[in-house]
Amino acid sequence: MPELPEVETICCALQQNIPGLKVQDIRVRDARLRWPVDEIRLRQLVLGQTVTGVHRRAKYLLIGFEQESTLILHLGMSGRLLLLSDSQPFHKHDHVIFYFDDARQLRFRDPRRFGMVDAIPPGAASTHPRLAHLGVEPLSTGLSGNDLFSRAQRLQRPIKNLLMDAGFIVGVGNIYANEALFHAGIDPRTPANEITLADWQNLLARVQEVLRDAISKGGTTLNDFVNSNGETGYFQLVLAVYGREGQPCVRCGSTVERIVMVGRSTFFCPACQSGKRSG
DNA sequence: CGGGCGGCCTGGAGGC
DNA sequence: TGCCTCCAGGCCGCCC
Repeated sequence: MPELPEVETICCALQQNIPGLKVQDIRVRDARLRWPVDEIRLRQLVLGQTVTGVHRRAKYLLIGFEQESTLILHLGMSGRLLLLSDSQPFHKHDHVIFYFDDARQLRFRDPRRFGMVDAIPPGAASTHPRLAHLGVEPLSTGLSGNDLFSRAQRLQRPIKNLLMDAGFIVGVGNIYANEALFHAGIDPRTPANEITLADWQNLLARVQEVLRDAISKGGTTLNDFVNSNGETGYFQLVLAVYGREGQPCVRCGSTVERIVMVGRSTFFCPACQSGKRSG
């Protein structure tokens, strides 16, 4: 399940590999992704264009072209991007293929089809429906705990739900929300507007820490091709609470608990994350 | 408008 | 062993 660290790793790998390549052909083998793939638009905006750069926004990959059009991709939860030679046989779930002018191709493979692929006309990236309402990047240098503290003042929802809200802050998936809250010693159920400034500063630092740690580990799994797998990166990650229901807390030995919040598994140590809850 | 929730989708795990 | 159910997950759109 590609989260922000995996997408960042893929972004870096693509940036090192595909600028300067021209898209010679596009093939859509299955258009049924999260949104139907608009092959006509892909061809209109991307065909014959040369890649100039690759960027990441939230968990979206943005591939820029010479004429200022942009290819936007999301890997959903099972998506992979593969940079392969043209001779490689198709996999059952290879849905969209971009053929480059060097006999290689970028393949979008996504068994569960939660991902998306679209093309954006020049100048329209900021208004694209997938990008227009995104919150702040957790790793942006200008971001401070004070910013988040201020924005949370009127929000009563549990802090964990807010952390996972892409309109508030992007790229913090379920695993990293759980881990960051544990390391910050904050109960995931704490109303967001009850988090102190000091706790926000600590929490942001812990979010950045778990993301950076995962990025550094993901980077080591990159091999000969653009490997969006990320799975091996996950195995290297030491998860303190996620998936550890019933096991002893790595910090205090108390039993890790699991609850469900907004339909998502939530793991925490009731002793280390006691916080200041009134409930 | 804040915010919870259903649904999309398929492979893997667990139960019988 | 096979079948059946359940679960995971990001994110949009619906609804209160």
